Amino acid sequence: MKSESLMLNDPMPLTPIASAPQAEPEKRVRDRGATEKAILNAAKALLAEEGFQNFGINAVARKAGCDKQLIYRYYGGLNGLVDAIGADLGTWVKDRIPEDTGGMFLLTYGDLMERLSLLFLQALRDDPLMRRIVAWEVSENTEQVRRLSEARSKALATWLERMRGSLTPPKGVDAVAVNAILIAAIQHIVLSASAGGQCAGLALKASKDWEKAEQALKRIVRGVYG
Amino acid sequence: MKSESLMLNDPMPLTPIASAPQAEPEKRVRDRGATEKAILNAAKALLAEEGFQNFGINAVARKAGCDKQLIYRYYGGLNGLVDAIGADLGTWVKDRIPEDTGGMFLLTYGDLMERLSLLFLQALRDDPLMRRIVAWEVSENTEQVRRLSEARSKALATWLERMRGSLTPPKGVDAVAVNAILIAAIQHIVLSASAGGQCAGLALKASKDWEKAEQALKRIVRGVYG
DNA sequence: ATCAAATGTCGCCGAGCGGCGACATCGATC
DNA sequence: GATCGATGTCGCCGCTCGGCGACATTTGAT
Repeated sequence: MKSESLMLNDPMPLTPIASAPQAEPEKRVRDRGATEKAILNAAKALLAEEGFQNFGINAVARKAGCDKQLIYRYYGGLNGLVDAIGADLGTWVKDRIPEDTGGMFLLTYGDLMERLSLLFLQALRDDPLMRRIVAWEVSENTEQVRRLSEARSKALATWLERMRGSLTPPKGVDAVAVNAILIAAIQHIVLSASAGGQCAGLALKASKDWEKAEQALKRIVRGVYG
Repeated sequence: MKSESLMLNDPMPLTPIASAPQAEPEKRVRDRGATEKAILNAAKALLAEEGFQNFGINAVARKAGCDKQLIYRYYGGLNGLVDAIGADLGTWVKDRIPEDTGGMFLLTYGDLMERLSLLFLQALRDDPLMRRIVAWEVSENTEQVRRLSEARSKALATWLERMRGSLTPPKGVDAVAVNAILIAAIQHIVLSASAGGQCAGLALKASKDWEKAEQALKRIVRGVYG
């Protein structure tokens, strides 16, 4: 939730943060930085909650409690705002990297991929914004979604890279292709579950359903990577 | 009266080119049956070409070259029309079942699933309408999409059932869960390719890209089913 | 105190949407 | 020919959307 690295300005050095831990929600005095954050947060929350269908200038402004004109002024419209969301996705990597990763004794590439698969599954299940973005990616091909997609793809690649460490896939296996399919499977399973509570006849609601899915996923990973 | 308009256009709509809707020169005189068909075909074509985003009464009426009032009269609105599309999906099964299936010598469940996976992959790649519906399913959870989803799910299940024949999965493997994951992977791969030409860093444009993907998919299926 | 810039607000525009009532036209039947 | 139901057409309604011009208020430097 920390993203001072906006492309626009570094506003006024003194930030009258009011310092109250729980500031009164109503009166937001003229503070561009705060307004920008409010807009960005509103956009992310709106996208996460409602999906891309009803994602627009009016809705974001409503949710942020400000005039839509400010979105044009501060972000240059929806496109800029989407870019800001994309930039924010970089933090996803940091939040999802357990620091003790190195401590684990992942002996084989199979161990690694089994672990990563389950981690990614869980991460997606826990992250509605990311889910909505993935759904958006497979539903449209506009400039907006293309930028978001690129940011997400980069974040994912970085994450994989860092988690991989020095392990290398077994010879004779096209790891890029296989992993792409595994990632696709995980993404679609989670999306299907989120949308309809099932996927191809497999119920995905109760936690025992998910245990089944995880078991199957492990089997698949182990089958291909040993 | 079947499938002459099932697969129009290429599988990769880059930009919703506003090509002239080009009404067919055929002059429809007052013929309710023909009008109903025209509406249904327009709806399917529109959904296949433009996706669910711009799918609405006005757009369908425009494409069908008739007044939207007729959609209300004949189908009871968009919901009824969507139901009609769903009912039409039943034909999907018939079109996708090679009659010589029984003649094939599929020795093992692994043989079967490898074959089915590739067949399903190809079928989805060739069927823009089905792709759009899958994308819709993971993006919304409205009554409309729920009905469509059910029809598609049933069609898919029927297809799998018929193709399976008498083969049974190996013991100790949760075939339902594993197959759900395989189907999820295929669907997501195809959707990603259609939308962005790649998936998780794996390019999916040229046919050699797809050969890679198919190879990896086969490996995965063989890994889990032997 | 003054004033210009930064910040926030209001309301309009043209367009498209779903929905529907009212009307026009045709064709079969009497 | 007159009638009446089936079929097709027209235009309106209320709403939301994205976009933006014009205005109001506050702040900070002079």
